[in-house]
Amino acid sequence: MDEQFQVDMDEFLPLRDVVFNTLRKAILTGTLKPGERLMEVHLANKLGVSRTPIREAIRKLELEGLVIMIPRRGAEVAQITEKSLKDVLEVRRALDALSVELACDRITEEELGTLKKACDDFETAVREKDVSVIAKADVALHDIIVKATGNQRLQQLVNNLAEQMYRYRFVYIKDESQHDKLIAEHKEIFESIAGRDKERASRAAKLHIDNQEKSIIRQIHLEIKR
Amino acid sequence: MDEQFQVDMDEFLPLRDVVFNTLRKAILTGTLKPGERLMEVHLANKLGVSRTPIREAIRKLELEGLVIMIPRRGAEVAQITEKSLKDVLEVRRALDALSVELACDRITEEELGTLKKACDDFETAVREKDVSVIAKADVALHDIIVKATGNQRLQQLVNNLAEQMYRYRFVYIKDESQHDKLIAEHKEIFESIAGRDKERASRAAKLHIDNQEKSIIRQIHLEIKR
DNA sequence: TGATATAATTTTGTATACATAATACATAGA
DNA sequence: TCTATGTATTATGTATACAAAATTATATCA
Repeated sequence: MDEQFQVDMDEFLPLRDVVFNTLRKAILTGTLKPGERLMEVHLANKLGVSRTPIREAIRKLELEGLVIMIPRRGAEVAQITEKSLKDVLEVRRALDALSVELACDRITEEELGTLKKACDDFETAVREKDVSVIAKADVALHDIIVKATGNQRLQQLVNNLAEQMYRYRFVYIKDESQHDKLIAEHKEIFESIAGRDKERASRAAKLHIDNQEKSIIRQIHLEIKR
Repeated sequence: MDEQFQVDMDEFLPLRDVVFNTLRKAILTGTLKPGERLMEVHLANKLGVSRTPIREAIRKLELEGLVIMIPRRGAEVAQITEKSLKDVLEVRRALDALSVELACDRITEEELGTLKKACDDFETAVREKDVSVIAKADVALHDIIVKATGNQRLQQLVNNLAEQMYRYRFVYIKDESQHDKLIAEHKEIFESIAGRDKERASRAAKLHIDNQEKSIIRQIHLEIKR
């Protein structure tokens, strides 16, 4: 293959996928707020496309649970309740534990190196206190672990669950009092995987989620009071 | 509300959902075979609707992973490889374990009664050797457990993963030599939940999946040889 | 004034139309 | 015979059209 003629496939991304990604991001980041209606013509005008791609994107959002359909009324952004968040975290806790356990068995030495580097990068990012860099480093680190499981389905599910909480990803990252704890947790996870100690890795991963859950739930309670 | 005007909501089910359910079932049962193309006009004619609902249904199937999209070529039924099945089962094993553990904590006495009955029904079904009745009893039993977790997201994910293997659900049910084992496994799961023994329940649930996996993998190898 | 019926508007659900990319086929040339 | 080019066909991607339901506004009557 001639490198010269390699073209970015994303240029051919159908409109429905562009719309899907756009709406998805808007919902996950909170630009589109829970309860807000997704009206087709309105969105179509706003995004400069026809209703067709909008509708197809909504179908995917529907299946993903990010919007709920009301018959003959259309789609609206799904509410995030404390319960639904806890449900997500409960599942994620189990799947993150599974991920690190599988990673203990299957991670290659090379991947371990990458993981170590990601761990260090995270620490550096935290020390420099740039929230968005920290967030990225955090995602990268966890990505390496699920990829190391070699289980694509698991990868897809974990990523999806993580994204469900995208709105709250800054909550525990912003809290500087927790920074040392975060670094320590990541180190513990890395070391247990490096030592191929499933039991310890599982414990560490669960603890990591538990602590995130605490931050997020605390934040939600604050939001409710406000 | 006047009972007289209660109408089965399914009568108002949009065509896209009818099509979605139809295609979904066709894929999961194997009527639509892996690799088969889903051509819009063809399906539209066959189902007596326009392309629009077909396309919207395909979008959902796409997100569910039952079909894969090839740019400017359309959808085709996703291939099921041994690897992808193992991946699904690996995740399901963890989530089934989570389910029974949560059920240990949260199941009500009433639900326990229902679960006991489902267990007995399953045994009766097995003794009568009607495969489709057995399959239904099996689904019912597992449904009760995930419902008892009170975690809707978990419920949705487990159901989805279970359906991914719908094509193979008869494999381990048909094998009469395994019938006693199946009954025993269900009993073990029930008793450990009734005794609220998480550790034991988790072990039983995992074993249950492991045995199913063995049957299915064996079957796949037979299919390959044929 | 207030309640109710009716008309107008908006919005979804579905069908169709049109443009373009992909594919298949056929034909011409080496 | 094989390749290449051009054309016809098919299928997707997107836009638009139309019908029915839901909502809102308006008007009528007690």
